[in-house]
Amino acid sequence: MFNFEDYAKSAFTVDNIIFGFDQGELKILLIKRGEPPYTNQWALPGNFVYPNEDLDAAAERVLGELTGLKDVYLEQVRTFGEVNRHPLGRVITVAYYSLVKIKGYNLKGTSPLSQKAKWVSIENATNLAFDHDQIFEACFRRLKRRVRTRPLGFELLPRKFTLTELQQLYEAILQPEKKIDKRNFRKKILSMKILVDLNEAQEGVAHRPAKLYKFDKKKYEKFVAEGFNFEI
Amino acid sequence: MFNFEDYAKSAFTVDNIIFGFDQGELKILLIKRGEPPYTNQWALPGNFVYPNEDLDAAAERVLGELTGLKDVYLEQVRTFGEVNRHPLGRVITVAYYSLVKIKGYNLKGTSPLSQKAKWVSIENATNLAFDHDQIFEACFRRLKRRVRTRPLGFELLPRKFTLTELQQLYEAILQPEKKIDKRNFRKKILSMKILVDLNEAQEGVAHRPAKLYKFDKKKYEKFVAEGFNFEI
DNA sequence: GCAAAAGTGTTCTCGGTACACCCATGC
DNA sequence: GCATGGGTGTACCGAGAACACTTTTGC
Repeated sequence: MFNFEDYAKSAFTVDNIIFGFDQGELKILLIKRGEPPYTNQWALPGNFVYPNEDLDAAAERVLGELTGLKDVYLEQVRTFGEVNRHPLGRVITVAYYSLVKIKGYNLKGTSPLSQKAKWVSIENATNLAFDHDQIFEACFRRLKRRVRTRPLGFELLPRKFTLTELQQLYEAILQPEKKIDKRNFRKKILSMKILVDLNEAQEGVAHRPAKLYKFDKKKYEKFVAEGFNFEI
Repeated sequence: MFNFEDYAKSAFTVDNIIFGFDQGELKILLIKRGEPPYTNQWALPGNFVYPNEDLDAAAERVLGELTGLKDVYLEQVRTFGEVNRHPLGRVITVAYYSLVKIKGYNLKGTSPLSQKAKWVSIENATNLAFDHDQIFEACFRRLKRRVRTRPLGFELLPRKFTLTELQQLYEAILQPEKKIDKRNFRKKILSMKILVDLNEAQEGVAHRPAKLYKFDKKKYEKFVAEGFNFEI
């Protein structure tokens, strides 16, 4: 006879890779582990899923406890469940990634973990605890693909941004196909008509100030409904 | 203090959507449930993941028990873990899909479940048990996307096939953008140089017999290594 | 000889890519 | 006035899309 308890011997968790863009670099938020296993190694932020909690909600909670942010872009990527991936027992983890705007927010987490968190540029995000290298790879690959067909880039930029910032963001994500032609990039992105020229300019820069734009989500959604496809 | 057992109260399963192509139609293998909940409703093939079993292995086992097949294309899609998706308790399920060649094989499963399995054309695969409609949707969407950038179609066809069969397969998957131009399709697929003309022809058809081709996987992999991108 | 599907080329359009110089500001 | 990044237009090429008739077989 089938007995539910016989199969309920596994734990499951979510890991949430939190991407941010700062100083022209793509970064993720890592946590320095304070206890075994993998003490003192960097790890992805994650947590167990509570018994009455949906998976997405758990990922949002991890993000919230760490940064104080909510309502950010969140996407499930893939589930990692190799038998021996966790030394303490059978632990299946569902991997997510989030996109947050670093600038203009003081990230403050509520959990003690947030003390041990640090933004690390993606080139340096190696040698992570558990199978987190693999998880990071999978999520970053997904982001690279997704960002070309969905207007996700704006989730990583401040509300007002310049076209050069936007281009640098794409270059940071799509590396090493790093070299995007400035004129072609602008022609393409402006031809989509999903950016609004704010008629404002950068201030305090030692060169010709750039114009500021914002992303017009309403317009984007209207175009999509009409069959438009974002594509970079 | 952290106690592993406190969190190990959930069960997890895999569901595996098995796609096949037959009579010009895309079909999936469904199981008629013989017990509650959802008695007599159609459901996706699935099973609990054994404590010492990797997720992929569990999905392969589900496939094997049902069809006797192994070494087929298998891809993880997404994990469904809503708190109340299963009436018996908290059950998280990892969704997979497989692509199998129906023709030329007598599918014979080892499990008693295989008696209750049936190939159902995807248009009729609705009103499934649990949240399986949703799971099917997600997997079918993934297949639609994937099939345009990876040579997966061949996994669903017999080893030798005609160009018309290949085109019909794409039309079945990519519906409702159903109308593909014959000349353009052939020009494109042949220009990739990944098909081998077998110098054989169909037999016993009441019209001009079509030439038979096979997919050259070696060549495809060589081209990919050189930077080639499959794209339909 | 008729029904049924196989096979085959050309033209047009549009989007992608390559490419170099002047402009506005801070110091 | 000089250093720094901002901003702009054109020409070429190749891929995708549209489109109709002849060929080969079974009956």
